[in-house]
Amino acid sequence: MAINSNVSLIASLISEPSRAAILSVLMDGRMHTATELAAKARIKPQTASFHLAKMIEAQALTVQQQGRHRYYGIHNPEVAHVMESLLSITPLTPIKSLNQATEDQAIRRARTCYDHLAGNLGVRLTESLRNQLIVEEVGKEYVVTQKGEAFFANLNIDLAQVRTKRRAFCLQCLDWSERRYHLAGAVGHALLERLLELQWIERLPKTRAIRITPDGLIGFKDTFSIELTETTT
Amino acid sequence: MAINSNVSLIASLISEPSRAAILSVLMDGRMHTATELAAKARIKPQTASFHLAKMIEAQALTVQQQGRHRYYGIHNPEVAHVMESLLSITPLTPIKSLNQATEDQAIRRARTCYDHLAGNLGVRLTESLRNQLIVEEVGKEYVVTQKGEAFFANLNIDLAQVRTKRRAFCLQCLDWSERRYHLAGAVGHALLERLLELQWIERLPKTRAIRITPDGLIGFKDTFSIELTETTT
DNA sequence: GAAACACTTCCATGTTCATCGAAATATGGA
DNA sequence: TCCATATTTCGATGAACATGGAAGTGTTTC
Repeated sequence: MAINSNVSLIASLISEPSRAAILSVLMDGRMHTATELAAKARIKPQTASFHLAKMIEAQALTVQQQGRHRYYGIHNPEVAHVMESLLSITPLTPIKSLNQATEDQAIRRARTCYDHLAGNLGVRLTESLRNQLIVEEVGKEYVVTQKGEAFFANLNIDLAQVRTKRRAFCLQCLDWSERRYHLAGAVGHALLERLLELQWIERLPKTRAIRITPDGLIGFKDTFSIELTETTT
Repeated sequence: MAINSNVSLIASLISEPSRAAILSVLMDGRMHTATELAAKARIKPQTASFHLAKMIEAQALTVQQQGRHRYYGIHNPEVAHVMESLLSITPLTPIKSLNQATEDQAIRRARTCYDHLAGNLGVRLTESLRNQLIVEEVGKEYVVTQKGEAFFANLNIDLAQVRTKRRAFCLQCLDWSERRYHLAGAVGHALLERLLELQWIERLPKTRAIRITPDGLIGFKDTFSIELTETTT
């Protein structure tokens, strides 16, 4: 069956640890240069170039050239979705170094899962939304309640506009680090963007971990009834 | 990052054409013997044994022994979901033989997508449900309308019971052969089971293609307003 | 225009892995 | 008990692929 050989071709893109590392970095939803990706994947630039070309050819990534720099990004949400699917069934392994433990901890605490919030923060936000009856769980989806419509309006998130997007509206996404669900889909994306606007969270330069700001600590406590502690970094 | 090496490990299970072929066969939702899977994947039994052992160890498959036969099946819906994700972004390739063309055609016409109906039949059923306002499209999900509640009740599908299942309720699944959406999730599963009960469709012995029965032709016309033609097989 | 930087291409090397023939083991039927 | 079938194990083989050193190309800075 011709279909199988193509499925294996796509899967083979991710099966190589170096390419998986590159894709993982790009799951922060941003564009990165070839040199950055080489460093993050701990391979030489020529090896990175080889892998990047392969993923460009397979249309898993896109590239934009600006002067001497080539910026690489994930081609479309479908590719990110495949990565998320794989991450959701991937077993965890023990940590091997202190530095790695620190980064892993930051990643577990709060991170982007391509275009929505994940990690302990993502999971606790989702639980708060459920506990306050802002969303209700139906199977593996969430339905926004009447109270939720008001809640998001107060947060300045226009749900009517969110509903027009051609994507899952309000899903559960299995958080591989917490082994519980966080909120994904169009609502998850809108929430992430709004929290960045409010500057309750901020992106960090070299990682897809997310930092919670002092304003965020207050905002999450007041709005979501979540007590968080700031990291000592 | 330790996570990446595990993502690549999982992806490597599917990256091998033989294992992809085995998984594809098992996407019919049934259990198959090692000898059957070897034949379908066009490899020797010892090669199949090697691959099956690998996928058992990785908990992608399960095995049940009955006498001299070993029956293999997909371990859980999460694994099937990963396969579906990969299939949804896999480009199609040209057909290489007439026999393959015939089977491909049957697969395109109607098949199981692990636990729901896919192919041209799946897509047309979904379109009919939308056109008759039985379901409404919200992003990449479907919401069952008031009229839909009655429709499914008439078809003897208990939606209240379906809603209790711990899975996506009513999703779009991108049909790789039609390049349009068919209905998946718990409702998709319930619909497949009901159509089998009604004997409007039936499973075929050696393929995940689905056959439409003469009763089915009448039922789909009366209930879904779909004109289908029976294949000459 | 030269130097530095970002990135790619070429080539050799080493590693990994899928494959099957042959043989062995386990189970069922006559 | 013997034979057939299903499946697994062992070992050898060949192919595929990731890697980095060296060199080359394109762009930016001085």
